[in-house]
Amino acid sequence: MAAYDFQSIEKKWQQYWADKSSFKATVDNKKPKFYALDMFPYPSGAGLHVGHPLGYIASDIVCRFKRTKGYNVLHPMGFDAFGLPAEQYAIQTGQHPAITTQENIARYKEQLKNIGFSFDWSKEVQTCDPNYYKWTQWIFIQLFNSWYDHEANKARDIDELIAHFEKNGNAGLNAACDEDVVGFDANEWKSFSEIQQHEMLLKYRLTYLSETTVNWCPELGTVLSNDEVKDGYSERGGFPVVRKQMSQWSMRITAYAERLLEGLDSIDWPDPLKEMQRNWIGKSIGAEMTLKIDGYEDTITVFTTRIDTVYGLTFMVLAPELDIIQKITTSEQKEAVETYIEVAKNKSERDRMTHVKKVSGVFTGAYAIHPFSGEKLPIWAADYVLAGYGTGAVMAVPGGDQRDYDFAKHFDLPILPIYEGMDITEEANPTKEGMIINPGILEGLTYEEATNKAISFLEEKGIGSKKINYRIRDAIFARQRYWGEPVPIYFKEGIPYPVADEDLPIVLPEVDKYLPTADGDPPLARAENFTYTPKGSNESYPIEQSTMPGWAGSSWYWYRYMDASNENAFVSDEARDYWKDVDLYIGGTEHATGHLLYSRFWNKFLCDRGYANEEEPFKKLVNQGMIQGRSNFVYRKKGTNEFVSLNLKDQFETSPMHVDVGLVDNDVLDTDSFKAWRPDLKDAEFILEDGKYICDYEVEKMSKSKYNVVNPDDIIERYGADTLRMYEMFLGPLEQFKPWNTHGIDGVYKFLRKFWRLFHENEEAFSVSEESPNKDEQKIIHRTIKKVEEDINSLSLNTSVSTLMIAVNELTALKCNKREVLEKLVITLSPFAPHMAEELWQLLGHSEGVSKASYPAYDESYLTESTHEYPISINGKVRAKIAFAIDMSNEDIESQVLAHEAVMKWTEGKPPKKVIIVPKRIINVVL
RNA sequence: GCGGAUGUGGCGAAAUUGGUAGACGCACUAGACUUAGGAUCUAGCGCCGCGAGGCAUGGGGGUUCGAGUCCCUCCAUCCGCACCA
Repeated sequence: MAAYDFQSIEKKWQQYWADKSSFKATVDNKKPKFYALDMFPYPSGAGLHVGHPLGYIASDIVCRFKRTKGYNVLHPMGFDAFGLPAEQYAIQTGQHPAITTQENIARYKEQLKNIGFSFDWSKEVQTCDPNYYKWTQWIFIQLFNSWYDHEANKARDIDELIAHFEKNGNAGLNAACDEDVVGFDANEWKSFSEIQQHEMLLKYRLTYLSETTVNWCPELGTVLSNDEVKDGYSERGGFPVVRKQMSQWSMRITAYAERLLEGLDSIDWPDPLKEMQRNWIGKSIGAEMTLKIDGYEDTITVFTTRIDTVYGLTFMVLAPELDIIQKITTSEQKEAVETYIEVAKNKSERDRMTHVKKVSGVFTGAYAIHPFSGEKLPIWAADYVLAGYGTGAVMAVPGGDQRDYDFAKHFDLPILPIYEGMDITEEANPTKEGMIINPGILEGLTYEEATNKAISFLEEKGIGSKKINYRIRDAIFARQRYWGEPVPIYFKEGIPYPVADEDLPIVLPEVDKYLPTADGDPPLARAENFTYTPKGSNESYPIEQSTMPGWAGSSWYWYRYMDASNENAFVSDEARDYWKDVDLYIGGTEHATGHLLYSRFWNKFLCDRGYANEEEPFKKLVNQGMIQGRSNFVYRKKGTNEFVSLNLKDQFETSPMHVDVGLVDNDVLDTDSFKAWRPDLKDAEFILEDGKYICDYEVEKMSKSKYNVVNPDDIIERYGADTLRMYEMFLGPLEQFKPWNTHGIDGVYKFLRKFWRLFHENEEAFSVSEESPNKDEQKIIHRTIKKVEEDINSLSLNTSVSTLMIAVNELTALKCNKREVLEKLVITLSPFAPHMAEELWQLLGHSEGVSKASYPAYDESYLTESTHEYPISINGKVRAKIAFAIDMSNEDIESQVLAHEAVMKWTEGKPPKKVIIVPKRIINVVL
């Protein structure tokens, strides 16, 4: 075997792993399980760039390590294959999205395979595969057939709800349901027609149809979820988004708000991510209070977190969308109110946000009665109050709340102080300090006393109570799109019914075009005979025409990997009981309030209904940072074809231009390649410095248009997959964002060749010595084994690469080629550079792959020092180093005596005033 | 505005969690070896200073024998949420 020929080595072992199915994971109750999951990619047309595999490399290292530690490892990969880009490409070209998707998947797989991952490809899933989405549809139906019982704090079968209705109506029920549900008894239930009963049940189902205000994006022709809208524009494409009323499928995720919040305490996730989910769920504890409207039967209910400030309440504000406004507006105010509401309604979300600072509102002419003081409170409508949060109405306390304060100032409404000594001349004061000064039942009380007393008052009067409010809203679960899972629902007399299990999947039908119809129906309306005939019926019924949103397929996929080809269940009980949950999940932070929240929701649901074992699906989660591009620039002299080197650019008038990073090495431009790059540059001239053209650089997102994309295939071709893997880890901490810089890869490449040379004499012949290692060599290898193990466990993979480098440097310096040392070293290397490790392992004479080897144990006795050289500082300053034969980490008397003797020797017998020995290393001597 | 994070050489970064700051790598400098390589090896490489020595972990202050690490404060950058009552 000659020099390190990574190309043939890597091909050979990738083939070997595939032939032997080395990483096929099967249930084995004798072994502990380890399930490592990567966020599966959406296969875009651009292919992978070097940033994509970062997290996969990290999880692969952990998996390969865990195998050597005796774990049965499940490490699967698949594709989140439904999505907008394929559909938009289809709209433009007429090409079926399934075809482009398959092409892209093939390319991704090829690229992934080149990196040498230990994926079990036999468990691959694709969310667009009917055998997969059959189960996405099945789960949808389970949700449809369930309701949430707050009493039992779990989801239950809808039949149990029907049984309850038949016995008691909806009395004595604490269930999650629509707000407009009214009470009925058993007789009333029985008197309902079938349609009425179904309509009522729909208000309780965990997936339900409702009239909702949605984020409608006219450009994309679809509805977007809140997290797909950024500042009033679609996250994808940046098109304007408007509010629109529509009948939509929704998921009752709000039923799980509290459990989603509580669950965060039990999982090992990064704090920022947990915080994001907490904010998204947005729990606030306060009180609900109902106020009478002067002269009307109707009432207004408000939610407040500061019931203690109720005596500072001087007016009421309603969201313009509330229907009650029309009813209570006086005739004098009618015109003003209607104008205001009209304007507010037509304001897009976007406009509403841009004008945040601008105070606007209108008086309705009506008054509410203050429940504590009996005073009359003017009722206003204003768009600073959101219809979607709380009750859409607020009690305005301008003394304590800045928004109310601004509003009161603008419209000249009274502002009252609440606590003693409160300064409200310039702005509101949200203090909770001091005693309440307003006359009434709360006078003289502190914040806590007042809060409790006010709530008891509300409860006594039956006009309010303590209340917990959540910001999270039910998730809209439908898109007016083609390329997604069909919703397994058909309509009979306008009532939705689930498709029978045995008729799943409802396969995505063919259509002539992937656009909405002329009258605005979703693309599926174009399909011919898209109907469903229930068993035993002669009639066909129309199937729901919207498709599921992008997050549907990814909300349960980790279960499918456990048992990917099961045709009878989404996962077998056996596989699920064994693999249970994900031990390590690696992925980006961008899914914080989308995929990661929905997955937890579905998992809790599946758990409630007995289809999952664990309450939380992802025990430990790590966010890998993105690898950014490092773009290069040249400076063109304005109006010419002359380019000025970086440090001379200020002498001319220039404009920067992106240049392909492939034409640049260490910021030096290859001017010949540059001229050949594009036809318009063939006559380019250069103003050089020191005979070179130096480019500027900037760190940006990797993208084609910035010419900064680095393809892993190119790196593998030049340096090999092992080098790529190690370099990506060496780049810095996994969680951090960092720019890709191909230049530094040499260091890792050199390391691997050095590693190879340890096993080869004269760079050529394989040769290891059978001699036993000496103490220094033992020390090196045991220290390395320990450090690498610790680093992998804590995912400090950048330092473990350094550790291996140091070991190789030291062993090279010692010219150590002893088998006992090198065998252990190969195993510690194998998670990082598996191909080379396999090759060397084979050369060492092993017939089984290195993944079957077990990770070496380290021997502490080689690591504890018997002789140390420790600094001694005298009068606070380090004077010299002194060696003595003790371990200063022990605090025993003997050590101290020895240390003292050493000090005496060093201070030439002068007895020091004070000798300080701390339980570590440094001794401070005060003379 | 609220919440979270991060600040260490020319660059990516280490620092056994309070104990010799800058390991390891890149870049750079000088040299060696050569069948001239995208090869290998040796030495140097935070700043000031000829030197002894002094100064250095965003700035300032504090606790401690000792602080990159703990506390207070200010500054900068990034991310998330944003009229949430």
